[in-house]
Amino acid sequence: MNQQIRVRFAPSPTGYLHIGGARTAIFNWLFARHYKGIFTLRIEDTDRSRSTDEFLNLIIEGMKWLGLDWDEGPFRQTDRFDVYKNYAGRLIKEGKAYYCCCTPEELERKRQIAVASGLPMKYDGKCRDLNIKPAYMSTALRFKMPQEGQIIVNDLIKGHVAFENSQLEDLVIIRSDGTPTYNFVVVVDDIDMNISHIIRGDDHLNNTPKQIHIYEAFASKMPQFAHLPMILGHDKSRLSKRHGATSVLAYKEMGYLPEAIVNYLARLGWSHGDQEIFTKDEMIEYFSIENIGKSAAVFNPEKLLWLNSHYIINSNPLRLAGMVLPFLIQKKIVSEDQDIDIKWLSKAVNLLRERSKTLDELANSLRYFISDSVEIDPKASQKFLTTEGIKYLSEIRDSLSRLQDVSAAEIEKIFTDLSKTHNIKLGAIAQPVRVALTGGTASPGIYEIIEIIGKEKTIKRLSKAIEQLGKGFS
RNA sequence: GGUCCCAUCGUCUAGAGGCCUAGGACAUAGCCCUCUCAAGGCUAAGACACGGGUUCGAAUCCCGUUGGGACUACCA
Repeated sequence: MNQQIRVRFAPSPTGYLHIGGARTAIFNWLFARHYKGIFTLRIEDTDRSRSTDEFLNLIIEGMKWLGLDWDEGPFRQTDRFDVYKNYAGRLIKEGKAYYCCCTPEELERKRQIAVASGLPMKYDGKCRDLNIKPAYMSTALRFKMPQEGQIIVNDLIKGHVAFENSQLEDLVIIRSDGTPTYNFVVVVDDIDMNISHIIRGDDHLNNTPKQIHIYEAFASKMPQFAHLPMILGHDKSRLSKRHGATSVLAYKEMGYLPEAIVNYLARLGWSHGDQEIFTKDEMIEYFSIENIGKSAAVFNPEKLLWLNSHYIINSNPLRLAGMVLPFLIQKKIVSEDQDIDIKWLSKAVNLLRERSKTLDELANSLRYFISDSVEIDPKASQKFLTTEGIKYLSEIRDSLSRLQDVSAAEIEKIFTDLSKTHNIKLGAIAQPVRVALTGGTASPGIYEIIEIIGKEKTIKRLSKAIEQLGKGFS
């Protein structure tokens, strides 16, 4: 047996968990679960000015909602500064890092000049051999990057990628305020946490040669790298807020199911033949880095919506009823203290399942099942609550009031009998009833609706519709 | 500007030199089913960026062009 698989997801709490981050997390999680390895969560919060606990909590909430459980962590880099100091000390002792006293203004000026003359914008190494001693202020610690030869990144997705060492600059590993920087802490943590595979966005591919040199400076075993292609917006630029919702939790609020998000994101860049729908277990079983594509993918909200409706259709109505409840409360269809029969609710949910693409939609459709009265759409009323329609309405009402067993089957009998006696299509009766009961022209089967709404409420609504015409409202 | 990555229907993708008159899915259109709306079923339209090689044979390999993207911080 080879060494244990250990991967990590390392978000920085400078924002909520977004779609791209979630996909990286999913791939890491899938990889760990597939190989029965360890998935660790690490919080990269070395940028203290931009990191907040609020974002951290939101990220954790998002992970939990998606069902991405981790085995170790969350570790916070701000808790590990002594570790980084230690590692940095080793580098200094071995002459692999040096202090730099260049000012930001000076560096910026040099960058300008480099751009103007078409040279790479890299640090010129001014302080490299000056042997500067650390001062209280304004000395940063830089890593001595090799300046000759090539470095090959052997990436599990991108293949062999070569970089010229001369393109790499002596990056700052400890800021002048004493805090360590990303490219350094990443390596230290991955060494310290014994990470075997680094699966991350390919926006980090250019950082990888620098990081490899740091690994080498510590004579550490090299992890395997796998750089995932980016997720793009519809205009093919990197997915961002201007393309719409990018926060995972925003999708929760819009009424998406976590399994739809996970399925969609997993399929974005990864595939298993022609299969589109995967259970979690299937994904874990089939997942393989080999089947991850190399090219960036455009995020397609429509396909996500389709997957969501698929999962809603195939969800247990009782579970859906529980999930839709917060939406009903938020819409004030149900009051917070209202005692609602979840079993009864699930019957209505059952009818609405295949007509709702989101829980939000589902909640809206539930309104006419739950509310006492229904608001009738004027257009629908005009079309179906005609003199003729009203006539059928009252006949249905009469038959219904005589009915003992208010079941869909019995109700159907009433409707079909009536259509036969008048020699008219079922729709001529069903549509007016539908309008009277639901307020609109589109709904689940009318017999089932009546069964769920119940005899009393149905008759009340039919009567109200009949009265409205009598008052000249049409 | 420099470095690096990428390139099959509108979108996600299958495709590891002959199985490809390029398959599936979303979206779109039509039909069927039908009490409406959905769901479901069937059908249609729709792609190998371009140019050179290599090969008996290329979507698949190589080179170039073009186009997109990422990185280029004392951010991560």
